Formats: sequence, structure tokens, C-alpha cells
Amino acid sequence: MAEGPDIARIAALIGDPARAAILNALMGGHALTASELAREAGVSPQTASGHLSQLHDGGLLALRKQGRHRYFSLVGDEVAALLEALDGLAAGSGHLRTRPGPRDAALRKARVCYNHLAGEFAVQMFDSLVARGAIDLSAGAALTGVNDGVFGDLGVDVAALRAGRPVVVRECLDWSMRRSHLAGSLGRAIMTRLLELGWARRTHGTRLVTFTPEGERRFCQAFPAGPITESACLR
Amino acid sequence: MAEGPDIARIAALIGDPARAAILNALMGGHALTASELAREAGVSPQTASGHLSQLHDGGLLALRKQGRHRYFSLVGDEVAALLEALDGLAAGSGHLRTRPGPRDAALRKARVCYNHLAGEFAVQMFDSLVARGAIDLSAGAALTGVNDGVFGDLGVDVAALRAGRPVVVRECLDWSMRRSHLAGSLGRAIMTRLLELGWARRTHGTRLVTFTPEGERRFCQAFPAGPITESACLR
DNA sequence: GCGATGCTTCGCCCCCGGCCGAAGCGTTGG
DNA sequence: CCAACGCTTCGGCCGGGGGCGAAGCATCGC
Repeated sequence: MAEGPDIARIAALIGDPARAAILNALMGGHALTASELAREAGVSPQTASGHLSQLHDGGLLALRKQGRHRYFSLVGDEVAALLEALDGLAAGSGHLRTRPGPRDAALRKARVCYNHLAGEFAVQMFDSLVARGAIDLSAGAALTGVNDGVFGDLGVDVAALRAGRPVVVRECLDWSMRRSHLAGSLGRAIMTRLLELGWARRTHGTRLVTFTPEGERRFCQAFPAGPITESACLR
Repeated sequence: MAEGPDIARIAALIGDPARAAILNALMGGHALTASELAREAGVSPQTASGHLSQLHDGGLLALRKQGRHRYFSLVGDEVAALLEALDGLAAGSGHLRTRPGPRDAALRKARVCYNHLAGEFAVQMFDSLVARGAIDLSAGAALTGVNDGVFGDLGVDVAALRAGRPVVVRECLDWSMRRSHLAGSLGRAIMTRLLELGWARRTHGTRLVTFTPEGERRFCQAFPAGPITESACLR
């Protein structure tokens, strides 16, 4: 039997319905307390506690103690990327729990993936940044410095990001589109700004992101799709 | 509890050590018989048979009956991509079964991922193709037609690929590099040619791909890294 | 036809792991 | 100090599922 990374361990962690529900809830990006997650997963607090420590030990969840609360969150973009990939495969194999409804269509357009934007809007943004040379895939997926104005206009202080560690630009495989979108510290910063600017809003308790008409217009102006067609945006 | 694709089902499928070993073996790209997989997983034929039907029903394995043999293989690139992503997370979390040795270093350089090339060479190739405009990420990750000569020189008949369905160009998240490499029908075609041309050879029973000195030179000529530096190839 | 081979189905055992009740520990607030 | 709250640990129950032996079906070779 050939050796390799212990896939089964991680997969088994995700493979329990209660734990999967917990991880799913955390894909919303908010850190949640143990009891909130217990409710979310539909199990008792004791049971949830067990699951949470497993997920924590397994390196999937980060833990922050605060007073008598314990806040859990996904440990990083890689975990979110993996869950999105699983979503994609599960959806593709027809293993849907519910029939695709209007809410799913909205989710496909724009949603939160842990701490960054996902969905059609996110894929368009990623492609636009690559096409304009702002992100270079040939040097380890990093900011090139070209067209940094794009971020400045948005109000994302790239210089500040750069001041810390090198800006992390990660690819995350989109669940619905099966294409890459932008994760990493830059992805998180942009998501934050989209909400601050009021271009988009989140629906509480879900991963749904809704763009305002004005926000959508501005977004498509900032990250135009295709060669350089200013007009047609997301069909 | 929020609804969504049934992640847990798929993850649970991968989460069993025997099944994970089976999937891992199939990442080599060769279709294997039920008994071969049983040996690979270290279980009896009956047990393996059960696992295999589960994986088949779960939509992860394709089955081809041939005489009294049953050949199993991964069902597609998405599954391979998922397994690579899991590999990455498991390796990153330090959940290695064995200490990283020289063989792992070689695997990181070049290996087979189901039916296409993965590792440093593969990532370089993907970036090179994107940088040269041969692959366009802004239109659904497809062949642009630009620079098709690259493929012709290699002996990959793009026209023939095109004649069938639209050429499938898929991204696959690389286990070791955490970057995209090329999957899909084009990725498979190129892998095939690399072996036919003798630029690279596979080590039987493993995912290892070894480039000959001459092959490496030609490969780096065909898919140069960086802006247009012909010389320095893979450090 | 007959045996050998490859694979599956059936039946059973048994253990792992999810689940909750009860109790314990730490924090907060009064 | 005590009570309320959040969370964890412990112990026991129990079901699901992996494991193999034995038997049943196909297919191949002769």
C-alpha cells in the first residue's frame, strides 16, 4: 500500500453529518460559539463539544477563548477551498439534500466563502484582475504592482497589506462555477471593503451576498469582464 | 440547520482508510481491477468489493467490465482535484504517515494526477500557457486559439481535440504547490504526448514522473517560465 | 462439460464512535 | 459568596458499519 498524506483522517472528520453541518455553518465566515454550533448541527452541547475538539485537533478549526465563550472558526483559506470543492462534487453528483431553488440561484451569483467573495461575481473579479495583469499567476500567484490603482479606487490599502507579510493571493475553487476565485488576505480585504462601501450586503445567518443595483454597477466598472467591454456585466 | 450539498456523504466515503487507499492507488491514473485494489488497500476481496460498490454508487469511481475483470478508475478530473486538495491539507496539517523523504521531493517535482501532469513542472506549464495567451481564464478557462503552435510542436493535435467536444481545460489545485495546474482533456493529451515523446517516464506502481535531461530541456523550451527567460528552468 | 479464477452476496461478529444524562470546572454577575 | 451560564469530561447505551468466512454467480480455458 503506497504511502502518502493521511487523507482518510481529514475526510473522516468532515464525513460526519454533525461535523459537516458545523463546518458548513462556519463557511459563513463568522466565528461562532460552541453552543451556537451545537444548535446549528442539531446536537446537544456535550456532543458538539466532542466534535469541536476533534475538528480543532484535526487542524480544521481555530479556537479563540473569550470570557466564558469559545469562538470557533475555520483555520484558513485552504479549509474553505476544500469545503467548496466538496460542495461542487456533491452538487455535481446529484447528492443534493434539497432541490435547487431560487435561493441557490442567488447563492451562485454571490456568496461568502469563509472570509472572501465567491460565486459569479468573484470569478469575474478574479479573471478581470488576471487579464489586467494585476495578479500574476506565473510567479506564485502574487500581486504584480501593475494596476494597483484598481484597489486604491476601491479603498483597499495595498501598501498597508504589503507592509505586513507579502500579500497572500490564493486561488479557491468555486463550488458553483468550478473556476478559481480570489482568496487570501487580498480576497478578505476586498470582501470587507465591498460591505463597507455598501455595494453589497449579507443576509444574516446565511452565506448569501446581495449586491445593490448601484453596487453591481460599480463592481462591474471596477472589474470589467471580457476583453474590455464596459457594458454587458453578468448577463 | 442550513441546507446545502451533502458534503458529509462524499467525505465519509473518502474517510475510511481502506477506501482512501483505493482512491489513492487510482490517482496513478491506471484503471485497476477489484483484486488489485483489494491488495493495495490491504483488505480481503469481499471487503474491497463492498467498498468499491460504495465508491461507485457515490459517483467517485467509474466501472468498466471486461471479461471476468472489473476495472475501476476515478470518475473524472474533479475527483482527482478533490483528492489533491485533501492531500495538500493533510500534508500541511502535519498529518503525514511517513516523514518526507527524497521520494516526496521527486513527487513534488513531477507526478501523475489521475490522467494529467502535476507538480512543479505542471504548474510552470500552466502558468506559461496562461502568460502566452494560449489559455484564457476570463472566458471559462478555454483554449483561445492563440499560440496553438505550442501544442502542434509537441505533437498534440488540438484540431482533433476541437473536432470532438469543446476542449476541456480544467484547473486542478496542486497538492504540493497549492497552485493550479492543467487538467481536462487537454491536460490528458499533453501527458500522453510527454510519455510518447520519451521526455518523461513513469515509475511503475507509483505516481512518480521522471523527466530525462533532454526531456526537461525540451519541456522548458516549450513552456518557458517567467516573462521570457529562456534559460533558468525550475531553479 | 469441468475446474479454476475473479468477483459478489450473505451472514455474522465485533468494535468504533456518535449520542445523551449527570457531574465537574471555570467565568460572570450580582 | 452563590447562582447562573458556557462548556467540558465521564460513563454507559446503542446503532452503524467494517471485517472476514462461506457460499453463490459469472467468465475463461481446456
